[in-house]
Amino acid sequence: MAARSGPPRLREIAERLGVSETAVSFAVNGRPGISEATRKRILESIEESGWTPNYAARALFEARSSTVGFVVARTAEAVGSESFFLQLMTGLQSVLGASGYGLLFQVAASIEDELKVYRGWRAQQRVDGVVLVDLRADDPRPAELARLGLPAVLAGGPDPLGLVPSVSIDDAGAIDVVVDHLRARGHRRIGYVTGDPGMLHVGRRVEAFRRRAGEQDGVTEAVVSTDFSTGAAARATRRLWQEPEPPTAVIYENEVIAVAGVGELRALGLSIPQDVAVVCLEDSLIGTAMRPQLTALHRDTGRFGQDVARSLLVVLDDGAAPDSQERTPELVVRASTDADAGVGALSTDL
Amino acid sequence: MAARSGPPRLREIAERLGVSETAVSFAVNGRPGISEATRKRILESIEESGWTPNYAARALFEARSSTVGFVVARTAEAVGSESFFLQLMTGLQSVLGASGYGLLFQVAASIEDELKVYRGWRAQQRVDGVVLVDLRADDPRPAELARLGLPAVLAGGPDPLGLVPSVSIDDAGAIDVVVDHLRARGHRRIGYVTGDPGMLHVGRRVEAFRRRAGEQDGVTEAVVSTDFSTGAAARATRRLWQEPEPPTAVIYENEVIAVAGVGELRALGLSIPQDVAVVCLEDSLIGTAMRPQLTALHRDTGRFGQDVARSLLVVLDDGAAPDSQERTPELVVRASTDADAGVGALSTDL
DNA sequence: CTGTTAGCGCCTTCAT
DNA sequence: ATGAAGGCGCTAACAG
Repeated sequence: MAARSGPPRLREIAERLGVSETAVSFAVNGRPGISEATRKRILESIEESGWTPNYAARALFEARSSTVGFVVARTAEAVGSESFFLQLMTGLQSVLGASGYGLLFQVAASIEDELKVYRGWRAQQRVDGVVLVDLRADDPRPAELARLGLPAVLAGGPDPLGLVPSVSIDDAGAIDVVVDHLRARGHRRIGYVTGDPGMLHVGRRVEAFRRRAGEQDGVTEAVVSTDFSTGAAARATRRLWQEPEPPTAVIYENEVIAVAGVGELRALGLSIPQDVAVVCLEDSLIGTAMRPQLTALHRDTGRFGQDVARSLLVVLDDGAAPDSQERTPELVVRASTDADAGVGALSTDL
Repeated sequence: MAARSGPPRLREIAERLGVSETAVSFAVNGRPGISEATRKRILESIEESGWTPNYAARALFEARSSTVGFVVARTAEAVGSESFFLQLMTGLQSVLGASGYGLLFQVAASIEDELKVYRGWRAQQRVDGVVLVDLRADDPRPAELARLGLPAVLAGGPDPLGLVPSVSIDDAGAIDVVVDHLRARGHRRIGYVTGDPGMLHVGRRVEAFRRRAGEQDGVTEAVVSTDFSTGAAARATRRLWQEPEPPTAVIYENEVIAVAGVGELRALGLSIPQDVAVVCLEDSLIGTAMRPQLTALHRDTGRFGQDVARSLLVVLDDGAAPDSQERTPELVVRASTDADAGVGALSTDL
């Protein structure tokens, strides 16, 4: 075992160059107090040795961790949108990384555990802020984060209590686009197989769906909730067809339950889109790979993550940030609502 | 602005209790040198105030970050198995977290960038070790990690050069199970639509496939590679049917290209499993939600992550760890290879 | 059994 | 323009 392995210390490069540690520190942090000549000499040496300030030492001195935390409460329903999470994290990290922040990932078994994680991070000063997702009705997290003084941004807002700044999706506008599209295709009876209604964004969508359908002359709606599981999605689909007047179009909350629903529709002997049209509220590779391809709401989740990260950086700098809103997701019309659409789409990957 | 917000300091709780900082430190770290009475008094006070050692200070003193890094080189092909990554990370974190480690997530645009991330982490001492995935032919990462002295474990090995300990999947054994299953079902011409052949695990599987098919009397094989994109998967599928004797069974590397391939098979007017059987080498919710459900190799990716994490903890403690191997993935027979299978499977979520 | 002291690696006043 | 000194919060040698 070597006595001390690892990267060099600032003191070592100072000694090697015969200057003081202060000089090196000044050179690194670009502040006045040393001659241009020595500054250059120092920077060259640092460049060559690949030295970088020790993370812990710097964090200790600056009293900040340059790290953002992200907790996923890994309950059953979260399984539904797995690709969403990874894309979100990718977007987050790309912006955070460019500003020198790392992204600390943590899983929690429940909201209660998630709160414990926040308390622990706060007590240790392990993160400077966190990104919050999947807000539910009466969610305790915003209040706890506010109490802890832990900066946060809600990805997918707004927070009903306004305790946490948010970057939100225009759920209502997106639903309007979907309903209008189906209405224009002649559909009057529309079913909606939702995800967990306890999640606020699901609730907002359901509300918007009911409102828009009500506004549209002669459109009737039927909403069936699921817990995001494929079994529940299949059962919900069957239930819609137990009504005296089944729908002619069905909306599914995400791609996983859409695939399950489509399987069930086929088992019921229905063809898509001739007998029933299908819209998915989440676009995905799977939706474009299957046949028929799914008409879907498309949003750029990576970009969403970037915007959330930018918002969090503002909070970290200024202590607060305005709520913001993403562009309304676009409806990508494919064969599941329009037999003529998406013919050449095979060659286009998502 | 408060002069100093944030959690209390050790010194403060020491003062409040009228004991020395050392006493508090001893109590916290459970070492001898203080009376049971004061120890108890201190621990109670700490419990009540929610104090936890400052992360940066502890990391500085201990000269370790209690953090593990995970880089995903976000190239196009990585898209294929998104659910794999999140499940892997979940497994990793559950074990690492229990040992007080955090998981730092980073995206990189290329292998070169990934190397830069490792160098940066090493120079800053920001992570104690890393988890490596998706090893390719002539991959520079194991050698660089060894050079940096950055502890690592390869998830999905082995490393051909043996520079990095690994937890590996029994790719050959898994392929044997698949080929044997198809052979037993009477298939003599088997096609295999692979992922990126530059990835070592893909190469191992292809090799095993060719070997096993060769061993089986009268079985002919056809391998077509893709870059994991859905367009390439569809084209590869079509190509198999341009041969004079198309296969009667097709194996797909993962669920995304399987879905694309199934769509293409349908477009070719083939029914599954009557005209062609389909096996997917990656089990997923999608494969069980679609119709017919996909016969697939099932492995517990979360558990895989846990095993990788345990292996890394051993490396971190002992400086090295033996290579290990996961249980051979199980073949879950469903309707895509057996019309009678998986009938009641609708009620079972993955 | 307690308290004093020094140091982890870095940054930044303050003298020189 | 440079060097010495002190502190960020914690821990572990030391004396007492």
